[in-house]
Amino acid sequence: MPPEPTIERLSRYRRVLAGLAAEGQTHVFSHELAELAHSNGAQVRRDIMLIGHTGSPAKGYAVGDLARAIGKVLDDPATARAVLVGLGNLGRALVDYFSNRGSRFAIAAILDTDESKVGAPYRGCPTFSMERLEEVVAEKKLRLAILTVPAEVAQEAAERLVAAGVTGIVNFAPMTLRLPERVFVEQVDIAAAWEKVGYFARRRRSPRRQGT
Amino acid sequence: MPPEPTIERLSRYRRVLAGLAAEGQTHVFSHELAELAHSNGAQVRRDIMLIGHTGSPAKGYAVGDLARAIGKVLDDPATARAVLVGLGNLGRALVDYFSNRGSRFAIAAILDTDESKVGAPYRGCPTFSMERLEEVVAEKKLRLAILTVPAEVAQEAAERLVAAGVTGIVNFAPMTLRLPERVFVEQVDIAAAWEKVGYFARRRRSPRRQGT
DNA sequence: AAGTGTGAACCCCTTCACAGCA
DNA sequence: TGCTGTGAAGGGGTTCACACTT
Repeated sequence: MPPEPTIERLSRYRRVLAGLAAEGQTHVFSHELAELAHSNGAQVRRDIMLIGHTGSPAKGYAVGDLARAIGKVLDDPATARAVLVGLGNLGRALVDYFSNRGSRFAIAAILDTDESKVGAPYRGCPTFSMERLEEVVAEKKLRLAILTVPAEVAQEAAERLVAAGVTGIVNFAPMTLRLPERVFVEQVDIAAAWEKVGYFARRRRSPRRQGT
Repeated sequence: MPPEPTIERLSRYRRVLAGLAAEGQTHVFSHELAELAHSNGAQVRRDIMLIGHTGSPAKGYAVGDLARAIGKVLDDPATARAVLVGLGNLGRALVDYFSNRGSRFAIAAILDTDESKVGAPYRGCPTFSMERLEEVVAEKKLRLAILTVPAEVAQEAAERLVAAGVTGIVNFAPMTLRLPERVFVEQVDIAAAWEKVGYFARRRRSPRRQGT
């Protein structure tokens, strides 16, 4: 299984490839892709090797083929849909973000404690009371959750999600979740991102990978 | 200079420490802090050692002292203020996020191309036309920017920010920025986060650091 | 007895460098 | 000639393990 950094880069590569395809470009060399995705040639070749895809010395990598090969690794029907928990400002922004792009991503359900927010769909996504969390997650067979609730209630919400069958969480709450090892949590910590950028912007530190 | 992962963890530690302080706890042992911040004892001790702080075998680390020591490393007046570029849904959510908490973070200016959005302050933050980017950044001496514009215009906006004096960017646009090496860019890639969680949630992979 | 501080070992990701190939 | 595929080397962050301290 490819390491975590490789998975992140593959995601970036695919986005770049989509752009190239839109411009009608059919092939790329590793150093070109590297340039566009802020990586380097050796890394690109190694990543592509890890997913069992190959190119040719003459033409490089076929844009469409490579994108499909990445899709085979990253995409899966089970994780294309997620439940969004917490329809505050950030929650709404995320629903919009993923609705706007006829994309691979779908918010299959939205949960919120505020009864006045639920009932009518938001941006086409069905909304439900937080009380129905277990029921909704189970019936829709959801495995991924996006947490945009206040920090105080994040842990409880996460536990209920996991109990209901969720195995992956993207957590926007500024709170470290304590969950079983088998659950994969990606913490999107906006305040930490700010502090980190502030720190490294002060002292110019070179080795940078513009990562997530 | 501490490595990047350490800076991220210090940010998490401080948040945990704030919680402990609020509960009136005065000391923590490394393994306790590790538990709460999803790390491990050796890592915590190493991180704390790297910033030149020490504890005692008898009582562990003094909560307040450690928080202040972390603050000395992370905090700096120059990076406590940032300009937010792009007042869409996500931009608004971030302004709210940072305004709500009488926090260390301040949005000193908001820029947008939509003239109807600018002029009147939003959540107390002054708003300006995108045309005045250079002027605003220079006059307010801003060094950090938060980019929440569409991908198509992210590169241009970033270049103008850098030319105006910005040295650190938190980029929410799904787009790899190509900027001079001295500029520190933190990519917050929401789609990539989803794909990554989807991937690792499928196969239960163990070694996880719940990082950013 | 239990925890800190830290040299040293370890591990994993990255980068090098070059054989093989078009 | 120039690029891919990849073994091998390298580098940097993490973890071990233990002397030292209370």
